[in-house]
Amino acid sequence: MLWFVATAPEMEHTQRMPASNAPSTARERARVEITQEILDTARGHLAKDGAASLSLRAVARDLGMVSSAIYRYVPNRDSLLTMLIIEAYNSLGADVEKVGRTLRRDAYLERFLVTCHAVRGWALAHPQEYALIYGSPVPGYAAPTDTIGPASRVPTVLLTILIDMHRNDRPKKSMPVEPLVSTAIADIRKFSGGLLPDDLLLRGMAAWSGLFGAVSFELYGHLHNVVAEGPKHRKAYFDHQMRQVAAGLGLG
Amino acid sequence: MLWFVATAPEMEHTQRMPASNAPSTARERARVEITQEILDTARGHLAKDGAASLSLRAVARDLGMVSSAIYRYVPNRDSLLTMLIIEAYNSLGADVEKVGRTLRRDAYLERFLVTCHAVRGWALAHPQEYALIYGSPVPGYAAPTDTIGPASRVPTVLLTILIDMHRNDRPKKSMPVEPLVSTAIADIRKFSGGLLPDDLLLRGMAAWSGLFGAVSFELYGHLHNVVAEGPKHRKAYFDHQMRQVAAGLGLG
DNA sequence: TGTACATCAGTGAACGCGCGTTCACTGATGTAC
DNA sequence: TGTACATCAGTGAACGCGCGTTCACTGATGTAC
Repeated sequence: MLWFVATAPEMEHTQRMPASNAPSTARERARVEITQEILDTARGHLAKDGAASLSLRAVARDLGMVSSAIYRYVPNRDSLLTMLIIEAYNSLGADVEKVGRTLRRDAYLERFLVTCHAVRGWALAHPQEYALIYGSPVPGYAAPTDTIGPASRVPTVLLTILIDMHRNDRPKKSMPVEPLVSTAIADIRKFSGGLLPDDLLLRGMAAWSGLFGAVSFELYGHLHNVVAEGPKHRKAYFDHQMRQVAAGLGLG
Repeated sequence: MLWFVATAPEMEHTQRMPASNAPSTARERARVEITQEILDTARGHLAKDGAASLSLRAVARDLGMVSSAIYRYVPNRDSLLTMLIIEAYNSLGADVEKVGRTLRRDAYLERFLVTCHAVRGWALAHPQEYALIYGSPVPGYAAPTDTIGPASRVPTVLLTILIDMHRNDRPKKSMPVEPLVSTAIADIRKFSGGLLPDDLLLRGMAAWSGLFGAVSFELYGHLHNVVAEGPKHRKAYFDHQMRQVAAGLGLG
């Protein structure tokens, strides 16, 4: 999932094509525009009915095209899904990176909380896109490797906070890490540049899955009859939970 | 989600019908058997293709029935899904309750860890059933209230551990709880019998969503290129993470 | 600047598939006298 | 114990729907000379 750690702005251009090969002819301009319209329409359908029932025919219909015309722009249904997945990761990643930039670098707890709330906010605003990337996999669909980069934007932000924190404060408490666990996380240790001790890395990963666990639970209705439904209550609850998670990180 | 806290064995008979109204006539016996065969076949299809593509016709075909015959046993597709959901919650709940019974009541950490591993073990053995109950909701399907009881078996086990623990040990550390958060969790506080202070209750809920977050991440492929793939590594990693979560509960 | 050819967007028909659900029916099983 | 009637499991055809993908085609846009 996480291939490298870069400073957030460096990854920005993942989102849109660089300006170098801008469309010149009318045909090319139209192609870019219509491809975007297809994606926008597909995203709308996704938001209404979920990924499983996203259909090329329906998208074509909405755009006033005959169903086969879609195939001039998209090779097949799976690749449309892939495009939506990449867009979703990038949309979430961009939101998360943006809010982090408004804070002082050493405000670790705030940076963490703001990241959590950005993830939750994006998820509530785009529930089906969230489900597409963090829900149960679409049956019969295999994610290609193109999604890896966009998918690692949020983890990268979380890791960066930890690394910044570790650079300045030594960790207070630490938990022993078994050798088997240590070898299990070799990949992520390497991709985090070896800048974090295993214990802290593992805490970060717990925070990562705790964050998405909390968001998923809320989104998928597991807080029904458990936490009051109102947005204020839900937000306050989430905030408290993330502060707990932060405490587990040694923050706050 | 959680309606009442009961000792685990009391809920056992939720799983199968009591012996009182056993089927007498051959017709009734056949009906029970065939209904079960339908459920078993449907579960098999679910395991292969996921919930979204579960079809009544395919189930009928597998049983050598004509497609319309299914309707003698199941009113429609949604209710078949509901039955599968209830079965899944009960299957998971039974596993989790069983492993907890093998331990001393005051072995809180072990009870918690064994519960976590039972959830993970069940999820790995039944990934599609797990997705059915803890994954993104099936589009167009609305869960009826019959699922509430079975769904609360695992949370009940977790709460029971916390309550047992709290009865004997006073909590060491505690985190302040904002009034808004306190009112947000009124429902769950009531259903836990008011036996736990808010702070501990909230820690329990964090553990609950941390547990399912970790299992979902593993199951849905978010540990790809992050944690080594082998079952040993994955299990050791999970164990470590749950020990961290337990530490957040004041356990261990 | 104008013509000849190549490229490509969009059409419309078709293939082959699967689905949930309804309905009138046959024939076996169960029940009441 | 035997008969008449009611219940109910399973049949087979049908309705109406939607899907992904291919293919030969028309006509507009772009390019090379």
